[in-house]
Amino acid sequence: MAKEITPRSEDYSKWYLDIVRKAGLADNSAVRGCMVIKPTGYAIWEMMRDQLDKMFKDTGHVNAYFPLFIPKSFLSKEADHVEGFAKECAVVTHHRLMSNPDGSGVVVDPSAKLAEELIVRPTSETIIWNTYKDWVKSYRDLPLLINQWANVVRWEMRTRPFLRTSEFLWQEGHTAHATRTEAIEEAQLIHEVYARFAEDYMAMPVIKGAKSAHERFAGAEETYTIEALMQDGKALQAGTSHFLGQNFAKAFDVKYLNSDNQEEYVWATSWGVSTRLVGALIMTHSDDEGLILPPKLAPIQVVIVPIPRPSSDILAVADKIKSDLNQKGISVLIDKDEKKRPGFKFAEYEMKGIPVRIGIGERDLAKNQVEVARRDTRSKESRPLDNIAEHIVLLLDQIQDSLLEKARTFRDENTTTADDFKTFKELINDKGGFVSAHWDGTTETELKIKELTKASIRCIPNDAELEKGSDVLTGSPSQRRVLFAKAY
RNA sequence: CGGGGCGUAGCGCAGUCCGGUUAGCGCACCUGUUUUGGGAACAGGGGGUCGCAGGUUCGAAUCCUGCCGCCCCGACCA
Repeated sequence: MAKEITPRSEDYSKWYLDIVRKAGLADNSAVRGCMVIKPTGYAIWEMMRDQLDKMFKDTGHVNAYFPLFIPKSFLSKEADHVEGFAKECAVVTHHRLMSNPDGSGVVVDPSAKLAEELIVRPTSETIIWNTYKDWVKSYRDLPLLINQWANVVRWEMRTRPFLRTSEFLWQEGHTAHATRTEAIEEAQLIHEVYARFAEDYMAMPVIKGAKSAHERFAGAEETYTIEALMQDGKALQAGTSHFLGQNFAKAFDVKYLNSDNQEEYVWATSWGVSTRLVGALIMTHSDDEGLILPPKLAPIQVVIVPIPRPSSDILAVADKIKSDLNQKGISVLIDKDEKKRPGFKFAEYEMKGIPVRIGIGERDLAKNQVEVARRDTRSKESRPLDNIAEHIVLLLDQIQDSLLEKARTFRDENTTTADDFKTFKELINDKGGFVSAHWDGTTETELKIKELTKASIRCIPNDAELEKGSDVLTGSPSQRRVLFAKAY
């Protein structure tokens, strides 16, 4: 077949790239490390964006937009932050081109050198906190609950479509609060929003937890993360929410007067999810036949395929079904292409992950029925034409639930426990997945384990029970188990 | 940035070792005919600075040098 996908069992990375390309989600671009997000891929991101945007607004946040460029000096104001990002920044040094004196195209005009270089934002804490300095004077100005949808650039060594690209799309929330408690609650609230989005919309179960000091965001006092498990047994950090303490307030001198007329530094959070979620979505559900999308994030939820080809009878029925479904908020595509045969279309829509396919042929119509096929299970059945729209609505819900359930079962089956280092290493290397083990809490041990097994601490789960134990490597006392895994 | 592999049509590849007419094949694309309930068949057709730049040669996809890009594995990272 023309569009054969490399099976997961043969080469997982190649499988992933095949899905991205053959489902028409993204292409490589002329720019190293940057992808072109194609309409189908972008539509998925739009669905995610719209839903998240609604959730942010429902929790009191508003959108704003800050510049793409950050003066170089801003980056150096928060020590940990610059340490974390400096190595991977794109830098603008000039503002003009000129014709090459030798006549071959254009060159940078050396006389157009910027007095201060501009950094293409890798994240916007610094430019935003520099702005908040002017916006916050009084406790009455707080909290500031602002989000921006933007692109950022991180000059990564190795890139993969959606999972890691030099430029990516994301949202970044940056909030300012009067108290430490309020800021921590904000970071936790968003942490919950992310987890709810992952599970309810992406049908992707996640572990909620806190990052170890070593894995924390550069400049944060606490990083809350949602961690998902991909089908190859590697973990993927899907969304982080940071409690930044007063680090940025102090670096950018953002103070407010409290009700007692005392000057205080404000407390901060920042949080983000990116187009990486599209990659997570692919790797959570898809199979060797192509993309599988959860109905709630499928730009097209139902495709109707006339069999063997469109006729006026069939199209009349298809149009009716479409309009019934549209009224119920379901998006529907009727494939009216007369040239391609049904078998081709079936394979094509399976590749593209459309959750439900309705086949309508003369034989079906004679029996007053249609053929309904599920993408996730690849099962199909004949259904009476009466009340078909109601049935599809239920079916889509069922598919959404079943995808989550399947992913959860996989995650649970690939979450194990280790109490000695030999077992730990075997689990990490042979089985993969999350391994729950005791950790003595030191970065030194964390790094040693990573060096020996390539597994990192994905998170200290929120629901980790206090349990006396000893570190899986060093044997030092430990209070609770943490989750280890190899990660993307 | 280190190790490995690879750059020939939109995609996948052969040809490169051993230089020699007009650079091939499959898929995709266009036209037509016959087809059409799980990726149709036939016929005709379009599409290439052989990654880029130098060099060797009567002659370079093929040999030499340099560069660039992509993929995989590491280190770094959302």
